[in-house]
Amino acid sequence: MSQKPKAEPRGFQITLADIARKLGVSKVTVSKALRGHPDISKETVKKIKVMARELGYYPNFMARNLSSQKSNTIGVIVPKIAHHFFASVIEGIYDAAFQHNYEIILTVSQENAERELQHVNSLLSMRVDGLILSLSQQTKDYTVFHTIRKKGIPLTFMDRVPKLDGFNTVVADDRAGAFTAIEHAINIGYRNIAHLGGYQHTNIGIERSQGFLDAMKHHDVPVNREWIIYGGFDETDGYKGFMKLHETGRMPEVVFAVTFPVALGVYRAAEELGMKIPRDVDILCFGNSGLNQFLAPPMSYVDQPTYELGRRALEVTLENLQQGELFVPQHIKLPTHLVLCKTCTKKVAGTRKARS
Amino acid sequence: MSQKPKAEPRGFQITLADIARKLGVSKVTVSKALRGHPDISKETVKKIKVMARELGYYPNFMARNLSSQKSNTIGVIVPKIAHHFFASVIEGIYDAAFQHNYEIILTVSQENAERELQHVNSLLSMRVDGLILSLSQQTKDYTVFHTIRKKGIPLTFMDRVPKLDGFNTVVADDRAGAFTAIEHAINIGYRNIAHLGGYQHTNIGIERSQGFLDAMKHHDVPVNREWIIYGGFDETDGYKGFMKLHETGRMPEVVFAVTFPVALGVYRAAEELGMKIPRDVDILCFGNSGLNQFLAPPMSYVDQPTYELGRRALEVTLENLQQGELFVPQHIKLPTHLVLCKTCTKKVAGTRKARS
DNA sequence: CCGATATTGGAAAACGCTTCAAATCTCCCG
DNA sequence: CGGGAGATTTGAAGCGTTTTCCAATATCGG
Repeated sequence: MSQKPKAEPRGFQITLADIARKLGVSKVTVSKALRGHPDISKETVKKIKVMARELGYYPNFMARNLSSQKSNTIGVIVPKIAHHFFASVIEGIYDAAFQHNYEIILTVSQENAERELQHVNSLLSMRVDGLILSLSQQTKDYTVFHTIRKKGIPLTFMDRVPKLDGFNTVVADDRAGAFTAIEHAINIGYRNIAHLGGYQHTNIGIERSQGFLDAMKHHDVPVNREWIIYGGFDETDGYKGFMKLHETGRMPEVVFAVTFPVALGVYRAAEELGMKIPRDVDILCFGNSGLNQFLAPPMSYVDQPTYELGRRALEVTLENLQQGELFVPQHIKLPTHLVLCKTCTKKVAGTRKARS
Repeated sequence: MSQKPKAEPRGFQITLADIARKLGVSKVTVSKALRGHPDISKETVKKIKVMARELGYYPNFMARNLSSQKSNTIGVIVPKIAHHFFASVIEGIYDAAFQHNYEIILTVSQENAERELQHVNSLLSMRVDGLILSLSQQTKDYTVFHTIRKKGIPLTFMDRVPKLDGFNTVVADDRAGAFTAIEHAINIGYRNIAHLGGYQHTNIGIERSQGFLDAMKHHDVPVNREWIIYGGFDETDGYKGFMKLHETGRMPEVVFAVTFPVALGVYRAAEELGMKIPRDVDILCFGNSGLNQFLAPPMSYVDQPTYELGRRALEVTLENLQQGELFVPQHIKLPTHLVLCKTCTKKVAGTRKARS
């Protein structure tokens, strides 16, 4: 065949029709062939696939999803990504999505409720099949979530979950994790235990603090009100919290921090105050970061099943999607475990008794 | 048994037509009103907007983009996100996109060439208007990029760029940054300088090493071949590199690491070997991380304009998009600057002279 | 060889929106 | 009061797929 100087004026994107024309078949045939529909003979399929590759054909996602009324896409909104926890969760989500042949659209709210809402809107516009959401710290307005439920779009909250019915949740067992950590501290002999807790309007703040209290009560260790300081989840919160602790004039033997960054703040404050960890004050925290091993000293922490959280979040979302109306919202709680490094391994701060 | 055949109010998604019907106007009117097209009277616009909100209308992104032949979306592919550098870059991209009223679809290749290609395909299928890409370490096959160029889709490489013509690039001035760092080390008196370099098949590896060599040559400092070790960009590479350095039996006074993680590896190795930084060996690196301040000691480093890299990448992509055919590929190189912390501030390791 | 049953392939109608050209309405001028 | 010039609004034609549903053609048992 000669290369007919075909009329090739317009655009650049190859369509089904282009392939069809070139092969003298219909669009439908091409569409079916490319999707492995059994209607088409092996032979034809092969011809079509070869031609598609040759022309550099990419199916138009928009057209496909518009006509099939589904996007094969899950939308994900997280508050931040420059953080070991979320980075790892996202990896879990991606891997699971890949396995199930789903696309992920990832967005970041930057802990900003407004941006979060905006992303929800975008994702709804894109007609994602489902949504995985980890709330920003700011989020107060839940009305859009009700809209989503009404539309019947599966929504799974992950880690940061609201007190709402009718949605899936996937979280770590914060309360039990905190309990185990504190119990360990008590077992090695500590009695003067402080807690830098997180915001008490979020589930993770509440649950972890509750775990702390549970353990104290269960082992009959008195709780010093001055040693419980609620704040946020960031480094500055840890810094300020520890400074406040210091100002009371009565230092605890060990501090339990609600997050890794908060613990980092403690490290910084302690450094400034000339206190050595764990000699002058010991520490323990919830969560981890890749850089923990470079701290002096590396911290003992409650490890969260981050990757698994991601996986499960995706999977439950997909189940919800498949079962549709019949689906009953699931609440998944994954276990944590305590990892001992160079802090809180034995009682060291006890020599300098807290004057009570 | 009364399994009513259906007659259910099907698919819950509100469409333009729904709004139009309810208000007794045409679809077109609604479409224009919602998009702020000047054709429609203030009064009508208001009525329509109210009704749209009331019904919980979300424009169908697919339909919109299919018919308008553009997506108002930029696709982004990065090798990883659990890293200060990329997290910050992404923030820059997001902010700029928001300003220009563009959507971002973010994907992560996980340093895996196969996944990267797969993401490119997805994004092309989604008909993104443009693409911002930071190559995975593995990527060897550039053919798909030529396809993209042929299709006329703006493609901007960021930080990790290939040696190809016809694409935009946005990078930090790696060579000059490395030069400045080494020059500083020389100025404070160091002569025995080692370099843990990155892969020499990537631009950042090459450029940073070149900057090192430039500075050494410019100041007539002899380069010890044994003290240049090429490897990857990760912590283990730094660890192995430093160990290898140690095995030579002749330690340098200072090490210049190609990335922050590599430097971390050095910290770990030094710790294991019982060497104190900066007393026994000093260090300097390219790049940073939020946790640098918690290292003992915090490291002096070459700071990259991460946020700005993101912004510029997005902006040049958009320019390319607007100018179309007329556009000439741009190569943007942003300056870095040296940030001094607690390493490499004055010559300390010199007491223990390297026997040369 | 007949009708029945597979096999293959195709025509036409969505999908929800934008674009384009054309229709209708208002108002003002001569 | 006819004729326009805006200002508003609309009908029709796609955008590139998928989805029925139907039409050929091939295969086959009797």
